[in-house]
Amino acid sequence: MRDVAALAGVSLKTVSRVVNEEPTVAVELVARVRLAAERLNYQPNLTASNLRRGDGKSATIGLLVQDVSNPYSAAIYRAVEDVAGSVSVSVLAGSLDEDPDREREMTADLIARRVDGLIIAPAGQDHSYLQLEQRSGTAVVFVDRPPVLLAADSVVADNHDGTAAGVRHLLGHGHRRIGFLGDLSSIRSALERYEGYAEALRTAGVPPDPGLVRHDLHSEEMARAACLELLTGPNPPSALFTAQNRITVGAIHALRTLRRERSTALIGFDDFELADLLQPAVTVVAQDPVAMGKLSAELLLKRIASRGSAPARYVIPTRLITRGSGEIPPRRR
Amino acid sequence: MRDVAALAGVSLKTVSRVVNEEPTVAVELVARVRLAAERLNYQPNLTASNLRRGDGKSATIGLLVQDVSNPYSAAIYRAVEDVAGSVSVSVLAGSLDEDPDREREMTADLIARRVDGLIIAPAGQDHSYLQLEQRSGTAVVFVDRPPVLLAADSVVADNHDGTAAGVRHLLGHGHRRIGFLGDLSSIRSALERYEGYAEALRTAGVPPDPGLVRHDLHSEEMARAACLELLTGPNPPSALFTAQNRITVGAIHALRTLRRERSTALIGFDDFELADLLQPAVTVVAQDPVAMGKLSAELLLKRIASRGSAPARYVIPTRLITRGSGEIPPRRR
DNA sequence: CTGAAAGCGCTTACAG
DNA sequence: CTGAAAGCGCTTACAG
Repeated sequence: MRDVAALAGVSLKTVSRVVNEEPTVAVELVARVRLAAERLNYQPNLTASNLRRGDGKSATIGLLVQDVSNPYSAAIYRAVEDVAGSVSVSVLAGSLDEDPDREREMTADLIARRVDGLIIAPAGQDHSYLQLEQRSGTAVVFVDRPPVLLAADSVVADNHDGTAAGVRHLLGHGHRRIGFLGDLSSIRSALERYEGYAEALRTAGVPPDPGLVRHDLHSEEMARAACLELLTGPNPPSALFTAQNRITVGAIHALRTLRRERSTALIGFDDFELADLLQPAVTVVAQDPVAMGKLSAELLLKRIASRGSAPARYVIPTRLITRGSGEIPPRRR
Repeated sequence: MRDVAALAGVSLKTVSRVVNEEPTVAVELVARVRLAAERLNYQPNLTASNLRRGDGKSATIGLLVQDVSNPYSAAIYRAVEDVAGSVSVSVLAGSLDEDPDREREMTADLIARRVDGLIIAPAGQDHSYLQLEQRSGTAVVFVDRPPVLLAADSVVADNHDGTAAGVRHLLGHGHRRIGFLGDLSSIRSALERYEGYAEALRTAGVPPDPGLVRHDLHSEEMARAACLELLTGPNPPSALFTAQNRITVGAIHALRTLRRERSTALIGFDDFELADLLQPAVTVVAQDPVAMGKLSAELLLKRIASRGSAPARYVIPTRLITRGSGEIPPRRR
């Protein structure tokens, strides 16, 4: 900038004005500055400008998801990017892989880079460490999972009711022995889904059977193995509720191995690509990650613009999409 | 930092030393500074530090892909994140949606944010605008598609040979009428795939039939429609080569509609999730987006550390994964 | 409408 | 081992 000023024969401040398109510069000077900037291939340094600017805003937000390459995280990401991009805010993203330590490290790094706000799909169980950041003016919104030991906006799916609706659907088709395959029970949403399952059974007067429940399945392979074991045991379920994307895929593999995909009902939480092309097509309880990402970003931007209002919790409804696998009736005995 | 220095009763510079963990500070002072920093909830400002630092590095790189929510882009992204993260470099990413204007805008924004380097899966056809940036020290690596009118490192898949291998596989199973469904012919890799197809036919002495070729299919729906039209026309192909992910899925929909999925052979470029669970399972020419992302990031970091060497082009081999759909023989006539 | 001085939060280059 | 001064590239707050 200094060089541009020198070449154009004006002051630093005038160059600054031209770069920021302030209207109070004589057209002749604007032209001279533009030319000089062009000649020197001048590139404004946003980082220096943010440093001096009063509001201290960086026009950057941080996004921490479980894994940017997982379709669910990626859908949230894209929605966040679109909302942020519409007001020229950039997104610095990172993958947590369910690691609370990474959550803390990446948060610290983003804070050091002076992001204006943070959208977090948390891995950890204690977010009190963010309290100080909030106080010093960093906006924080939680997505997918609520904050623990911290007051902050959150956008979550209706895990409980969505699962209950799915299980009721199976009950409605005559199933009484419904298996549940769940994710890590340390994950809040996994727990809520289990509770939705348990409540649907209770409401229908079906006695719970712990033998039909498997928790802590955090990979497709683990889900496949658990499902295989469950189905080949004594008194197997006639229907399955799989509480997450990859668990559903693992269960399908197990069902195919046993050639039971057409005789065992299946409903999965989370929609996934090609669910409609499988045979039978897979009935799912679909979340709306795009809506969740969009709302999170909107909330964050609002809070960055003007903090103040009390944190709110938004629960995004799920949708049961019937495609076939969830409508398989139980076998007569 | 000033406040910390005041509270600890030391100079600014000493605080700086402690924050940067320089070893030449008396333990007693270190303790005092640490305590003061804690009390004031001091957060170092990386952005200010980078401004002053000699090398001017921001420890941030930019990544421009077609769409962060597309599995192919997302796989590249995750690989880049992992490589960058291992040396504490953050990633600022954006989606281009095949829009050359967005490519230029987002590039300008990333430059203004002073990223140390840029990994681009380009949408545009002219990258000469990056020449000045390169000269002023921004490292640039192209991934998925090579640069046009610019010399820069690139990491691309072996589109030509991969496609040729897929088509040869179909020829080897006795097919002579092989349809080709391709992406926008403005995309370099789409063209290379078409050329691979054409060459494989030529080498096998099969006369090309333009009636079997459809270009510019840029959505699943367009691919479905084109495939439907091709298969229901006179003298339809006995096998299809689909040159991209979504085209493959569109073609499968069309085949299902016509109930020809078990009688028409199909090979798709790009592997995709659940390809193995479809019936028939889908034979593909798989790219390795993780390897491509990893290599791009490594090249970029190397170039950031020390520019100099001439730009190189890396061609990542593809792999034919046979699963069933590509091994369907032609019908006897 | 234009500019000289001071300062954002930090580090460099010295001096002691 | 510690610190006072200057400066990174920019904007703020004044003055003219």
